[in-house]
Amino acid sequence: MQLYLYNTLTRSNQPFSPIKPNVVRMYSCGPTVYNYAHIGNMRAFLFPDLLQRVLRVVCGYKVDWVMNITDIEDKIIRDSAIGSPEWKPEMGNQTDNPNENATKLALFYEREFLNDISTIGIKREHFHAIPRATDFISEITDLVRRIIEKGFGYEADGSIYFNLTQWRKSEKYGQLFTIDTDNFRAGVRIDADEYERDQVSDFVLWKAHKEGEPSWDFELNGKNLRGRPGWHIECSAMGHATLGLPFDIHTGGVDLRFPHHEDEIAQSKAGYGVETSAFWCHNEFLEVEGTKMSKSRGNFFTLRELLQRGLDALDIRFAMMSAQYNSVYNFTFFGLESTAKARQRIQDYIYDLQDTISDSSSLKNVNATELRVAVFAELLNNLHTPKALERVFAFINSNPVSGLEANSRMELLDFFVELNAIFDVWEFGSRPTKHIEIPAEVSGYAEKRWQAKKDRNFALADEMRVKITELGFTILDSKDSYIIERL
RNA sequence: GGUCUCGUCGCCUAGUGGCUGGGCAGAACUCUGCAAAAGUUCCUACAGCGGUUCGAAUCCGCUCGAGACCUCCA
Repeated sequence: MQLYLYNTLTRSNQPFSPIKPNVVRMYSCGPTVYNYAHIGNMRAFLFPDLLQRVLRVVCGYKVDWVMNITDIEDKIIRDSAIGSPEWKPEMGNQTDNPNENATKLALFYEREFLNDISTIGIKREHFHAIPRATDFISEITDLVRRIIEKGFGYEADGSIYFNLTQWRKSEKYGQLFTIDTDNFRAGVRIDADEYERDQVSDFVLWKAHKEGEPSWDFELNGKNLRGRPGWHIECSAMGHATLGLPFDIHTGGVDLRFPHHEDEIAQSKAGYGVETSAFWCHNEFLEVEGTKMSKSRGNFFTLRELLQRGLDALDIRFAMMSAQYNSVYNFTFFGLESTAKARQRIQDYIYDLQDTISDSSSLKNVNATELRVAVFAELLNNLHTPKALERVFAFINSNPVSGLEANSRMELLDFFVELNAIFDVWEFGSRPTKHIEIPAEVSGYAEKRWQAKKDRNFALADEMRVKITELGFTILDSKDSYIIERL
């Protein structure tokens, strides 16, 4: 089945097919591990997760998915420096080796990050590789050397810069983003980097070593330019090393279009002589309660904070699918509640498909294939999850389980299993029974009520219900038994 | 300052110029002592103001509002 994807490179929906037959090579810009991941990050990784699942489940491709870990970067250096208030005892002891300190801090947050994404259903086994930048220093320096050899890199003050002016003489710069160089906001960029460089728009490939900061050797023309990689270069090197260029799909947040991805394209082409990726796909940001998520507004949430508030990780996963990946998603607590209920409704439908013994005399035959085709068609249309879910709900609404013939129920169940290979938020098997601690007082009232009910003493039964409610529990009756639930 | 995007029922999310989605919330009913669950039914919105058109949520203009990128950022 043909997948259409919005390609930022061409600014259009394009039919997707992999360069190598049947294998999709996909690279996702991963996190900089200097802090706990927030829900915006979650969306940025749920998007490629959804994409790789659709590629595998619906299109039938094998997917080699790579997501890098940026473990060397300004904020990591800052927070791992001696005396930093951000250092946690769990990271271990700081030493006088800045490389080691940076690694310890990065490794700590990397573990937390991998835990977090696994909590929201992004599975380790779906990755081809999760490379760390610092494990690819030799590939990075090799690329920098190549760029210099080709005449697109120059040294200034021990740092290496990319010569954009030279590059633009023969190549396009600004494929993902319309860059209005004449109107770069004046004044701001000058302060952004303290190093000397020829042009304001030139970007750094290799940063010269500063005292107390992590650094690696870099032999160039008999000199050792000790330093560390620039931000953009690592993705170029790791994409090349783990997938080979050009690969099929490159993902990232919209903010990365420029300069990060634009620079990545330029570096890879300059150094390796080939394009980076056939498709560039970008997820939109999310807002919280209608405004930008930021710490100062107090609407900045990490995944662990939301879980501490008692939210279910799978509800968060499902909620993110209620908006298309490339539109702004408004994260609200009320919205999360409503999507949680929506998820539960499909879950109940699935349980009913398994459990219900249809007793209606006029049982209906439904075409599960038709539903499958309709739902998958929406997913193939640039991962249109809201539309796909709409199809599911419309079907559920017009086909209550109790009216379905047994064979149809089986077919539907098969479809939901398949659908769940993509959404991964539902359970199969029999309805779980929740075991909760019931205070003796409550179960006592409950027994008393049940007896009263059998005696048709409804006044007493109601009295007991009130007492139970006051203690924070409720009674759900069925034909010949009852269950107690927490309110 | 420059370049863009968006503003849809109480809330969230789709929307191809005409036939007016889906979820949540809400309402009524059926069914059960009560309660819940389940089922049936209802709930016509497109920021504002102009314009184009036989007809606009959808096209154009302006205003207001939210946001993005240009600067670390998913």
